[in-house]
Amino acid sequence: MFFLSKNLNVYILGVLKMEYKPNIQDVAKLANVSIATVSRVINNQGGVRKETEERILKAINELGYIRNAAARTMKRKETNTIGVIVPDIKNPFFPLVMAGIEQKAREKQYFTILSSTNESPIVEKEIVKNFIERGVDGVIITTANENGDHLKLLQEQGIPIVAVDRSIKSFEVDTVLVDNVKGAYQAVQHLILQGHEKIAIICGPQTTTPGRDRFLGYKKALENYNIPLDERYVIQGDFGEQSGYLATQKLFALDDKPTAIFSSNNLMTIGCVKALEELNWKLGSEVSFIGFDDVDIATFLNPKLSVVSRPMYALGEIAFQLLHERICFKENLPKRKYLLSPELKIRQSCRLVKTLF
Amino acid sequence: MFFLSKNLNVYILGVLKMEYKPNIQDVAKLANVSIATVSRVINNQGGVRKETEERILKAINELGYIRNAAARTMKRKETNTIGVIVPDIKNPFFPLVMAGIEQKAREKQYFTILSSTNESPIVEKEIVKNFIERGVDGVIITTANENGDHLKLLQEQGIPIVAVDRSIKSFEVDTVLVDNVKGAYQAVQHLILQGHEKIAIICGPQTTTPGRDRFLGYKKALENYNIPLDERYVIQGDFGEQSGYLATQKLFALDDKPTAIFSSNNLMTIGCVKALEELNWKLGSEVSFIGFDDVDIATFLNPKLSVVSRPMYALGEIAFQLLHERICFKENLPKRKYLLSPELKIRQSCRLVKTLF
DNA sequence: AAATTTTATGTAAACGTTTAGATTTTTGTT
DNA sequence: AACAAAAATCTAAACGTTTACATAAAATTT
Repeated sequence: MFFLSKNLNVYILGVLKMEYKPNIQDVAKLANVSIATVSRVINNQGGVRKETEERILKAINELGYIRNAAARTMKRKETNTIGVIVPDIKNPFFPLVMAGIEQKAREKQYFTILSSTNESPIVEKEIVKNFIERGVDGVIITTANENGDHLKLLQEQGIPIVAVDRSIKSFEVDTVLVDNVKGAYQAVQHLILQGHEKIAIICGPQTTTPGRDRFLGYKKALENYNIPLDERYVIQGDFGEQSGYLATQKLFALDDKPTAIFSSNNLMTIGCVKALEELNWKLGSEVSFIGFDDVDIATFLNPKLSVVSRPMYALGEIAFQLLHERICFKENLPKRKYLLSPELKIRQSCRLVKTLF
Repeated sequence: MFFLSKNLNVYILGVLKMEYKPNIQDVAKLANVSIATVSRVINNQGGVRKETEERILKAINELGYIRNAAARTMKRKETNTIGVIVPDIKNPFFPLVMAGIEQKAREKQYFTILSSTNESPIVEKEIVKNFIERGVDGVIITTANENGDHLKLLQEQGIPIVAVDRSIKSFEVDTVLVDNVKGAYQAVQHLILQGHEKIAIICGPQTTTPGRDRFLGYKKALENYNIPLDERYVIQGDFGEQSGYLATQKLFALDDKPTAIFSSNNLMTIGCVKALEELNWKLGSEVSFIGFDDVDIATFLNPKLSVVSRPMYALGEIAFQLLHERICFKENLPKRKYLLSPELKIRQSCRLVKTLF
């Protein structure tokens, strides 16, 4: 006769080489202590005699015990996990932000769940709900819908939020943005100072902060230098490569072509440059160019692209910093808005306009 | 006198606007049923009268109840989450693979945790342990250490693994790779057929499958066409941009310069091209080039870069597919090895070698 | 209308931790 | 050696689900 008692599980399975997940009980039994003491050792809470600790550690090793996060979370009500929501993981901007977040998170022993919404507010809502179910301690988000009503759920649950790159309208959150207005202003100003007056902009969606603000910076620069805004030179894009491509074609088709183009983001810049090449619209000489976001291709083109460059890594680092403080201090902290300055990188794609002199 | 009984929590907090997380109990009480029935509704298990269900749904809405994944996991022993481990999120290869994984995962209602190891096996081990603690249902990994001993933990716990892009030595796992040997072979063959004989390779780390296999393909092609391998033309790199840059400088310093270069990955290609430009070593005319991985800059250079292109998205999709099957059927499935064919994209960076005729 | 089957709901025991508070052991003091 | 104080350890009760199994209610058959 052969009884398989629970206590024997470990040994029997050990022999049979099947998988069995040992728990804190098994460890306690093997080390001849109570589970409370094991728990203390696992969590480094001290107050355990050295030799007892060693015995426990040995048992843990012997059994290959790994603690169960779900059970722990249940008691502790914290997961040491943060959720990150981005609209498009394929946009090279986000992996860099992510790298900054992860780096800082790891330092503080936090883990990171990443999900991408494909710019869909519906997907975003699902993700948010799932993050709540899982009990993330906080969320860093570049939202697909700045209105932000769908994020109120998080707020109701008391889960801290940090908005990155796009702000959130319907309630106050810690935010870390790039000064889009300033960046765009500087870029367009640069073109103006080179003598350009027919300056086109390929806009991002006007439903997003970056899209709007970059357009704003463009308008401000024109205004400041008394150049009237010409509607024909304002083309709407959607931050995707294709839209940059099409926008450029439209501009080229104009009778009175612009002498300079400002593109509002990285992917549209790529589309734009592709179009320029195909149209044989000579970059630098026939048309000057400056883009928001430093892109890989920028320094490989001839002439090299002048760009407004954003501090992606820093953006991520700061975002985590803010989130972590918020997790620790909850509401006893005013809401903070960071505005990082972008950097104008002047290369060779903006030439002096040929004048009549 | 004022007693704050647990049952009152919801109502009182409702008035005071503090956060309180309602649980299944609260829902049950409000809907006047037992928690078992609520559970049944939450999980769509059927066997609940319609009007009861409606009452429960209403209660759920009213309270803003969201179920607790930790508690659920504890009973169910599954998380519907998979972990993805990549060596370097900043390498544009991985976000694309990730996009493929995520897409398929979402379809099957799985969520994805992403972590990046920075090519550190130590970090990787930590991540693995953390994933186990959290009870991921499976892991997709491009490991920083192909030896794979540190992954045995996963195996011991019965957690399915799929290796992507780099295989794992110490035990059998489902694997989805790109045919690196073939890709490299085709690339080098292309150079040879253009008349090149002095063909250099910028190698990846020989500790990784892709590094080794691409070197192998290179050697095989030379051998097949009876071109002796010249050690001076074999430069070791580490898959990073800087190493591509340095390698190119070394090649240029040679008395007997190669007439063609094969670069083993995307980032080294970028470094290489940068160096070529600085050294004024004319791409196409003075030195032909072909690289593993299609890079953004490829089509913007003049001449455009010929490359071996990998199906990143498909890689991710298949990886999830394999993992999902494994999660469902565990060991009742043979281990599978996928080998996707890369595609040779011939553009303009490989010119016919000038002959004496 | 009673008996039987089917359907709906409820009860209670896990799951694997953490953590007050109780208890035991050790150490130090007299 | 007896006692008090300090340190180490233990007991037991959560945490919020899921799920066998028990029970009650409704539908069906006789």
